[in-house]
Amino acid sequence: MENPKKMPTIQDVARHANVSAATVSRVLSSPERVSKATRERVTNSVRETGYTINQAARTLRLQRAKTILTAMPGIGNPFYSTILDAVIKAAATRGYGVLVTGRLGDDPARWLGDYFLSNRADGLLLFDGLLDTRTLHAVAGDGGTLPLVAAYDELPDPQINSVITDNLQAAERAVQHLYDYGHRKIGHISGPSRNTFPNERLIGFRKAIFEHRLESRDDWVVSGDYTMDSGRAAGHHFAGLKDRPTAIFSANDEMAIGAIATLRQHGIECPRDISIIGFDDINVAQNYAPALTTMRQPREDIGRIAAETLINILEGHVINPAPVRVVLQSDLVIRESTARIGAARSG
Amino acid sequence: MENPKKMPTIQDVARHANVSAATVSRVLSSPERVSKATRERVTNSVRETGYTINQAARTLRLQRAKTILTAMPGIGNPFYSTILDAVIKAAATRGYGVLVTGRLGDDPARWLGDYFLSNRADGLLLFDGLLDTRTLHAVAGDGGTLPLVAAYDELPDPQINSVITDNLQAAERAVQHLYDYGHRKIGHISGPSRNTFPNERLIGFRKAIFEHRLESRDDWVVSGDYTMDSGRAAGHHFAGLKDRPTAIFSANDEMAIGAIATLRQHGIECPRDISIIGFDDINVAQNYAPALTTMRQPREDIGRIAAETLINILEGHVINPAPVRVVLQSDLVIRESTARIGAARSG
DNA sequence: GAAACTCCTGCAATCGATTGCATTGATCTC
DNA sequence: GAGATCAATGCAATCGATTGCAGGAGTTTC
Repeated sequence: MENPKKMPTIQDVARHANVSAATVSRVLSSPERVSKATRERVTNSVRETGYTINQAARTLRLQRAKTILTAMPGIGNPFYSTILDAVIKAAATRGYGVLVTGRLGDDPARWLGDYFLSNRADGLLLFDGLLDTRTLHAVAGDGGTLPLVAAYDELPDPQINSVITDNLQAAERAVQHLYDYGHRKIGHISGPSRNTFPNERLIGFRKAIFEHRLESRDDWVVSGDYTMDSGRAAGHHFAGLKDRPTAIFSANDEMAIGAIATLRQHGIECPRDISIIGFDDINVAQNYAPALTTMRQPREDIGRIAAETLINILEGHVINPAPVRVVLQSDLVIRESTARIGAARSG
Repeated sequence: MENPKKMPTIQDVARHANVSAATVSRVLSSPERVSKATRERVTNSVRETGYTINQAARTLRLQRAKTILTAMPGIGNPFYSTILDAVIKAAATRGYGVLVTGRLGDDPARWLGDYFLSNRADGLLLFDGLLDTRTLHAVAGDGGTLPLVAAYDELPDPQINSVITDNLQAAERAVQHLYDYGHRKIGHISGPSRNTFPNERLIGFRKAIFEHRLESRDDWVVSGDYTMDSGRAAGHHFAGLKDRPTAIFSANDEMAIGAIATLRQHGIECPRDISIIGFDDINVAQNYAPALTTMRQPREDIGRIAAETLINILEGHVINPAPVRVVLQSDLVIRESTARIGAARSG
C-alpha cells in the first residue's frame, strides 16, 4: 500500500522491446523517423508495460511544463468559474494542464513567481484586474518576459496581451437601454476601482449620463465589490434615499440580485418601482425573479480565446512583437427586471 | 524577448556563495545542518541571484510533485466552485499547487492517468460521483495505490477515503421540514443516479415518505441533472400535473430555482401555491425571490478538509490502513420558499 | 566495384536538485 | 598526546526523457 508499484520508465519499455530508450522516445514524439517494424514493436511494449511518460523528467529536459497558471480573484464567483471551465477545456485539447490560484498572501509577486519562475507553469492567464501591472513586470523580471495574457474588466496596460470585452461601450449601451425605456433618473452600483482610477463601467456610465444630459448625483452612485452582499448594501442605500432613481445600472449581476432582494424587503419592487439592469448574464440571471435584464459577456469565448492565445504564444506561433489584443462584444439581453417607465408606473 | 534570461540554478547560487550545490540545497531544506556563517552567506546569495527552485528537477528527484489534482463534473457549477476555492486555499498553505480538470473525453481512466501516473500530481481529489469506482481502481493500477480522497454526494466505496455530508439523513430532514409544515403530498426532483442505483438523496426522500406513510406517486418524482435547465423541465412537468404535490424537495438549489421560475410562468407561485426546499445553500439561495429554504452543505469545510486529508495522506501523516471517513452535517435553513400549508393556502 | 547517399538506431551528455557516503578539521577523552 | 567523536561540507550518483552526433546497413550511381 504505502509503496506503490514503481511506474515503468522509458528504459523498461526499451528493454521490453529490445531497443534503446532513444528509439522509444522517437516513436513517441516523431514516429515517422522510426521504421514501421520497430514502431509497432515499441507501440506494443508501451501498451503492455502500461507506460506513461514522466512529465517531471520531460519538463526538466525541455524546460517547458505544458501547464498554464490562471489567477482569479475568486473562483467562487460564478462569472469566473464559467471562464475557468472554458480555459480548462481549451487547454486540455492542446495537451496543457491548468493550475489555479487565487489571491494568496499580500505579496502577489512572490507567490506568482513561486509558481512558474520555478518551472511549474509556462505562462499566466490573468483574470484579476487588481493585480497591478507593475507587479507583473516585476514578476517577469528585468530581462525575461513572462508569457502572459490578461482577461479582465479593465483595459489593461497596452503593453500586455489581452482578451477583453469593451466594457465602456457595454456600460453605455446598458444606460442607453434604460434611457430608451424612458428613465431619466439613473443610478449606478459600481465595482471597485483600482488606483483611484474609475473602472471602465463607471466611466461608461458617466459618459452616457453626460451625453444624455441626465441628472448626475453623488448619492446615486454607490460602489460595491461585485459580491451579492455589497449589492445588498447598495440596495439599503437606495432604499433609504428620499429622491430615488427610477433605474439602476449595476456593474454585475450578483450585485443587481443583492440589490433587488434588499429593495424588495423595503417594499420596493423591481421592475414595478425600479428598473435594474445587470452585467455578465450569469446562469441564475434568467431564472431569477424578476429575470434579469443584463449585458451578456461571452464568458466561454473569453476563457477559450485567452487560453488559446496564451498557448499560441508559448508554442511560438506568435512571432508578432506587438501585443495581442482581442476585443469581444457584449450583448444586451432584455428580460423582466427593466420596464418602460410608463408601463412600470401603471403596473 | 523571445529568449527569456535563463533562470539561476542552484549551481549559480553555489558559485556565488563559494560553496557546493549540496550545501545550498541543505540550507534550503534543513538549515540546522549548516553552520551559521555559511547559512547566512548562502541565504544572501539566494536573494542576490534571485534564485527560485526548479520544481521539475525537484519533482524528478523526489518523485513528488507537490501538486494535487481535482476532478469536478463542472466548475461552472457554483456549488463546486466554492469548494474549489477552499481547496486552493488549503493546498496553498501547505505549499501545494492545484491542478484542475473537468470531464474530458470518454475514457476517464486514460486522462486521469495521464495526469499523475505521469508525476504531474501526487494525488486526486475527486468531486465527481459519476466516475465509477472500478474506473478508479483501474487508474490506481493493480499493485500501486492512487492517493485519493473522494468528496461527492454519494456514499462512496467504503474502501476509499472520503469527506462527505450525510446526504441520506439530510434528505430525510428536508422532507421532515415539509411534513412539519403540514404538507402531505410531497414531490421530488432528484439528481442523476449512477449505475441504476438510486442516489442518497432519493433514498432519503423515499425513506421519509415511507416512514410518514405518505402518498408515493411515480409522477411526483422527476429526475434532473443538477442544472437549472433540468429544474425548468421538472417545473414544466409539475405544472402539467392534474394532481400536483403541495411541496417539492429538490436535490439541489439550482434545480429548485429553475423549477420555481418555470412554475411561476405557469401561474403557480412559490410559496403561495407550492413549497419548495432546495439543497446546498448556494450563494444566490438567500437572495433569490423567494429566498430559498434549503439544506446547507458546509462547502468550505468539505473543500478544506478534503484537501488537508489528502495532503496528510501524501505526507505520510496517516499510517492508518483503514480508509479515512469524515462525515459532515448539513443544516436546515428556513427561508421563504416553504410555507405552512394552512398559511400558504390562505395567503 | 567503390564512392556517395539514405535510413535507422544507439551512445552518451544534459536538464537541476537531492542525498548517502566520504573527507576534513576541530574538539573531546583518558 | 593519541585515538575517538562530531560537525560541516563536498563528491558523485541518481531521478527519466530528449537529442546531437556517429556508426552500420542497405541502396544508388557512374
